[in-house]
Amino acid sequence: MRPTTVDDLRADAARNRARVLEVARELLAAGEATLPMNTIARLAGVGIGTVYRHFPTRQALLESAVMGGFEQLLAEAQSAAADDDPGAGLERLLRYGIRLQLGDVGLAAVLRSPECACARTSRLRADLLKAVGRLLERAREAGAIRPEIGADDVRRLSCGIVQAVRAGSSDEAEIDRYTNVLLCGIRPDR
Amino acid sequence: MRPTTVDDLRADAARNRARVLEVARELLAAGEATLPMNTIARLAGVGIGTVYRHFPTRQALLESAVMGGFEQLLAEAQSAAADDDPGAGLERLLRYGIRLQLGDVGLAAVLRSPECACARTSRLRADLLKAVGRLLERAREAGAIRPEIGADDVRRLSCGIVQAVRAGSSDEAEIDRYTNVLLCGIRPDR
Amino acid sequence: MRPTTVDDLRADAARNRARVLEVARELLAAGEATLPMNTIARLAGVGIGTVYRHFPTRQALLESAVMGGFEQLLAEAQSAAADDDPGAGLERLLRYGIRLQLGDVGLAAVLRSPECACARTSRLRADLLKAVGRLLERAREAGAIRPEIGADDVRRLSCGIVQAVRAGSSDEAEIDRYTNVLLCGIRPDR
Amino acid sequence: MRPTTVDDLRADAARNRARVLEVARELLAAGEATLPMNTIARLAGVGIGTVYRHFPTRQALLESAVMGGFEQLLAEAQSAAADDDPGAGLERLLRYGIRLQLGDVGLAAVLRSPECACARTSRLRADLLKAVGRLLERAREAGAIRPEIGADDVRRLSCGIVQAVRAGSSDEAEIDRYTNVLLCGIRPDR
DNA sequence: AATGAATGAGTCTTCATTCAT
DNA sequence: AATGAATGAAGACTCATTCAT
Repeated sequence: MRPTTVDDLRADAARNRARVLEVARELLAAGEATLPMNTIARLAGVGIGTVYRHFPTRQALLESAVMGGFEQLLAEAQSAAADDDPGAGLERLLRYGIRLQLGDVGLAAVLRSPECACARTSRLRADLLKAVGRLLERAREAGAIRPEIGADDVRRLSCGIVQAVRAGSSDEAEIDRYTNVLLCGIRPDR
Repeated sequence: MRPTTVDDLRADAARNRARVLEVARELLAAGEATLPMNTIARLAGVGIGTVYRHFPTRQALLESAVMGGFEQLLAEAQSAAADDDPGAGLERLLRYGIRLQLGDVGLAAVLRSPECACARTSRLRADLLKAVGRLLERAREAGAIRPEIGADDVRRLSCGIVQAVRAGSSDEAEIDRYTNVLLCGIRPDR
Repeated sequence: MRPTTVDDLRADAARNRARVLEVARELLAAGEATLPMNTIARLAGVGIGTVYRHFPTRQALLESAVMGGFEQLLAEAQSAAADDDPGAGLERLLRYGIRLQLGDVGLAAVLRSPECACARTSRLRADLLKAVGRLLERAREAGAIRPEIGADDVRRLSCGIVQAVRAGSSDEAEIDRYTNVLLCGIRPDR
Repeated sequence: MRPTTVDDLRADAARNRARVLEVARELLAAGEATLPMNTIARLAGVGIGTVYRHFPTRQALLESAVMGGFEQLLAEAQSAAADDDPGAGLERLLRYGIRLQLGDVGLAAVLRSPECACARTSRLRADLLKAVGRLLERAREAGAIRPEIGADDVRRLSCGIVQAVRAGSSDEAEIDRYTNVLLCGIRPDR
């Protein structure tokens, strides 16, 4: 039997998998968050069984569809954690993460959700929280953040801000305004 | 033809309407936010047609079910708007509103939603925003809030905070912690 | 709300219910034991939802479809229990019950199954076992049956005989031959 | 082209075949009687195509999986046919065969089924019936069995008894009790 | 006014089987 | 020989909504 890593699929299987993911991303981009499996199969031009073969659950499909965005977010978090100025790094990360979620309802859903279907996502999530944790520790030492705010608080609060933005026009000014509320809100009082 | 105000229903119709609302509130209190019409009819012991007669859409039912909570929130907002200390009033209102939403998924959904099905809810919503607007104006004059934060921002941000709290354990400490972030976040820098 | 007894349905509902049962019985008579709900709906000319409304599970449908046969069997058992000659009554009952099951795969399945979906069937089943129990008690006193054979043994053994008959040509001679094996097998040694 | 007897397979093919059978037996032992081909392939660590290559139908797989048990049963039948006391031999055989089936749902299914997918099973079946036939003939002469009971009747009746036992607790006492009914039932009246 | 029967679209999910690689 | 990707038929079940009674 051949190995079953994503990178190591038969050419046609890889093509189908990619098409399914593509369709899923299109639906997400169009604001459709329910991702009906049969609709996806139809739009991707594959059998429903093929969708299930590649993605045993809808959550697995969703997580796979947003994997790329998640990796970008993680990279940004790791870069922020290494920033000389942790306060600046945190601000940069939050602005980045919030915009990323605003541009990808799927990623927002995965970040919001308490559980992961794929081990890969769990790992990304854990890595993300670890990186944010390191960042916060340094920010705390620098007096750039309230001591009681932890990595998961940052995750949940930024998801909340994303939803607050989405509830309105979502224009640039609003994004900045709401992100500022979060940034000021987690800064220590002076 | 008889008039069709809520207060002016045939006795049995009023009873049915009340039972439907009661059941809807029970489901909401149990965390069931989908409110299937069939289920509601069955639990209320009325025909599904009766549910539709009183509440032409699920949204209308939802809004009617949370009307009471909405009125309490409005009262609190009006009281806050009349507070001698607008900053204190604002804080009181936010703490109140966030806890109210945390205890009532239905009210949270209605506050979050951009549209109202019932004229009554629209009016409540408008009144709420007006009261918060007055409160903010006074708070602004007192330097207790950033000038760029408007009444609808307060609504959306507090809904976001509610969702952030819900994404975790939702214990008292967390509620306070997240509410503080919002309060500090909308206060002017010093 | 109207009561929901079977006898007290709206005329059209009763008609649909009857059609569904009719179709189910036809399928069973044709040897189809799986009773696909959608097939039944199609054949009965009703919507799938109508089938589910009347019969929430396939087992409920099955039990309802064979209710009549079950009642006949119970009547026969009660009559046998009242027979002057319990040995003759038992023989009559077994010959009757085995032929009844042979003519109705549905009834055979319900008798074989350890659980009932409908309260009605549970009651019939309990009544049947009670009647057979009385019959056996009298047969035991008359020395017409081994003392260690109970009512549920009779049920299970006759189901087994039915399956043995079905595994072959199922002609009259075989039915008698196999039934005789059961009858002789539960009679005391002499 | 290489010959295609079971004994004459390329080493890896033989290994695969054995693993598939092993998995099938495990499933049967766990009470799973449906043997989904996909599941078997997965558990055996082979491709689904490989399963089909070795076993073109599920029935063929099933028969192959229980072949060993079938051979044991045949040996017992042949030994019984050679017993000095045909009555004792028959009783021994029935007690053995019923317990064998109770411990192997697969074998029970194959014995019950009217048709064989594999020539090998057909032969075993024919041999079994021949041996039982010889046994019955001698038993008949010894007056140990009713004359109208044939070899296939014994097969079908014992399958029926197995199902009757399975419908209940299946404890030792019940096995004996039900087997006794069969034994007494096929003995001539005295 | 109320009832609730009926409808059927929509979704999920499993699995036998084929066939290109 | 083996693989396993793909297919799609089949069936289960839910629920919003309409409308005859």
